[in-house]
Amino acid sequence: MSVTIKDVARMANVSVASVSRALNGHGGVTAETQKRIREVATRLRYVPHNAARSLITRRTQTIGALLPDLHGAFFSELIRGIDLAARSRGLYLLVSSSHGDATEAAIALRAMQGRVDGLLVMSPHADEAFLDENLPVVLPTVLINSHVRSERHASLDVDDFGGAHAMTEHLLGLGRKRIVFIAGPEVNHDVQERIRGYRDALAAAGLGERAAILQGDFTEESGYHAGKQALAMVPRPDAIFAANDMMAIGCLSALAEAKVRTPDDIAVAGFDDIPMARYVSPPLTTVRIRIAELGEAALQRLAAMIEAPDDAAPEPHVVSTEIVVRASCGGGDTVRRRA
Amino acid sequence: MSVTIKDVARMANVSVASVSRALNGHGGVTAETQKRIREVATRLRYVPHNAARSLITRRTQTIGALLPDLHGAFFSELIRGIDLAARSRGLYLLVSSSHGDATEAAIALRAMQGRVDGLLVMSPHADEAFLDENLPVVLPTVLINSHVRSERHASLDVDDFGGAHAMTEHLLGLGRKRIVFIAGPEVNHDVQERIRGYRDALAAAGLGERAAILQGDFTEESGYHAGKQALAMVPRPDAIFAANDMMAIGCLSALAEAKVRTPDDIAVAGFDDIPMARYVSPPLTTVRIRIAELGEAALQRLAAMIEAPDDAAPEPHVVSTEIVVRASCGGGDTVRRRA
DNA sequence: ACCTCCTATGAAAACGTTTACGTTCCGCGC
DNA sequence: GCGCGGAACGTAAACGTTTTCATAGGAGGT
Repeated sequence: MSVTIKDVARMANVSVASVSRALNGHGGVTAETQKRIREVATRLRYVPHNAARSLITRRTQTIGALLPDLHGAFFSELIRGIDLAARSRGLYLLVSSSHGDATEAAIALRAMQGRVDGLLVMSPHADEAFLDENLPVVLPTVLINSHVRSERHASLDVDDFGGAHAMTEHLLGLGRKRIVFIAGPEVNHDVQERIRGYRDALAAAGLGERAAILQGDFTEESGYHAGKQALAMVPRPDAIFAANDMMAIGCLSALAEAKVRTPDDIAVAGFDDIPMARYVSPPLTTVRIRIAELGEAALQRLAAMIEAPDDAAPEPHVVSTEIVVRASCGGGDTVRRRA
Repeated sequence: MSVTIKDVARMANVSVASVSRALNGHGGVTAETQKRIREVATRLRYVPHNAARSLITRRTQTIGALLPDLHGAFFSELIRGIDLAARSRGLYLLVSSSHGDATEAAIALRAMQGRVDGLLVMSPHADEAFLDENLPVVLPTVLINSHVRSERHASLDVDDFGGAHAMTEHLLGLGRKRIVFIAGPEVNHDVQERIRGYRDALAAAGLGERAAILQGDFTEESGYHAGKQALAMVPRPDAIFAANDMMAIGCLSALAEAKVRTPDDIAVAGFDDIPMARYVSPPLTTVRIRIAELGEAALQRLAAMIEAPDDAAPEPHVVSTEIVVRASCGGGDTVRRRA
């Protein structure tokens, strides 16, 4: 059995109340006894029991992160950003991921109850109804990339539309006229926004009727297949814009296999700027999302909500993207920042 | 204020004890009242308060992971493996990372107290003295890659020696005679083991005096510089074996820049098999660590310790590695499994 | 009809804290 | 000398559970 506050109190000849006060620096205790208590505490290696503490304090110094998955560079970066910001505030991170369906996600949500001071939620199941059903009213929550607009929760979204729009414009600016888009899973809201950005930019250039969308599912393989399909199109496109980097990379393989030159014959662009994007050949032009920043911003917002729960929720924050120009579309290595 | 077990008890006209029994399925409660209690509970959206529960139960259903950092593919995969195994056991994951020094790590360790049922520790500061000082005696703990042999903790290590040994043998088998090794940070125990494997294999081939080690620090940049140094050596090496993939990749750039052909002039091999390794050109021959498996195994071991705390600690588990042959050393794409 | 035993239930203790409220003691002003 | 206020400290309640123990009541055997 581990040593409790009572043991410390006994050894220091004081009451538990004084121990608590001394150790938490709440005052009302002589400098001398405080010193004595401190010494006894360290000698006994006393560590307060957090469950007991948070039972009465109603604070856990922990925030929960509900994620759909931990696969790939995206989540790795996201967690890193969250963890960084959490750590600087002395908060701990309870992660829960890979819930296939809404029921599992609901269970995970319940399990967080009483264990966290706030919640970061990024889940495909996290629509408004789900949250209403499963979230205690009082728990501060920040929605990441859910594209749910709710009075009750703060939210943080990536500027998918702006990023795709800018990339399409970039390709048009390079003189590409026949730009094919490789989409991701249909249910994915990010994908919808990226498609919208792509369409919108084409329309703005008076090329709205040229929009052509191939289906993909975010895997390298689907990108490869979409690449093959693009090659079979007549007239053949002069640029391919994939909804994420992995598909763009698959696409590059398809082109290389067909001896089509990139970017001379067909330019290729991706979305995400995963670490690998720099290293494929040719290096991939892509839309960078500052993922770690996204995580940091989300945690910062959450921390603010926890500090001052009654503040009006500020308007949804949108995380900007930027275009990273590499060889796969022609042009040198540069980064253009978007507001 | 959220709804407690008392509210449920009142609404169902039973005592809190019965509610507890009914909801936890402990029996001793009529099927009929159990049903009534269940209904009231869901109607009120009752969720047990975990802090209170674990205060009395002394179980938190949570395991803590103490990691040095969250950067890069390695930790991403490790967490994924841990999370996967944890989830299948209904355990949650409290992560704590990026502690620069031992003091920070100690603070993190204390903060876990009373919040976790067991600990997964992978930290450069986690030597025996540190653990003795900061770890409560009773907390089940699994050390990952710490290369600390202790009676008190289980440990799990990657077979760095075997991997490096096998890769060196592989290169020798391809007829390479002058193999240079690029090392990582000196303090890193994995690096020491990899060096040992390299030296040992050379010695076994009667080429012990040919061992040549260049300094690196695991970054791509350091690999690039080491590559330059290798090119300047006379006689020029015919193979470079880097202690991790990122350095190998940096090395590839240096060779490409110098118009040296890979693998014809100089073969290059890495360690880790990060996802990127497949995509660089030429694709990198490397030693694969099944990182996710490492995480899973660690969690499994920990779970076993939590279930049966008094079992004798089984002997340290070593996670095997395998050689992944890609173009950077010549030869086709194959994977050779090592025991 | 009575004793026994078992089952459903409730009362209350316990877990380890924090904190509101008392109590004691001392110094000080009248 | 006496009351008063404040500082230091102790007592005990409270947080929301689980679990032990007691109790009541009913079934079943004699």
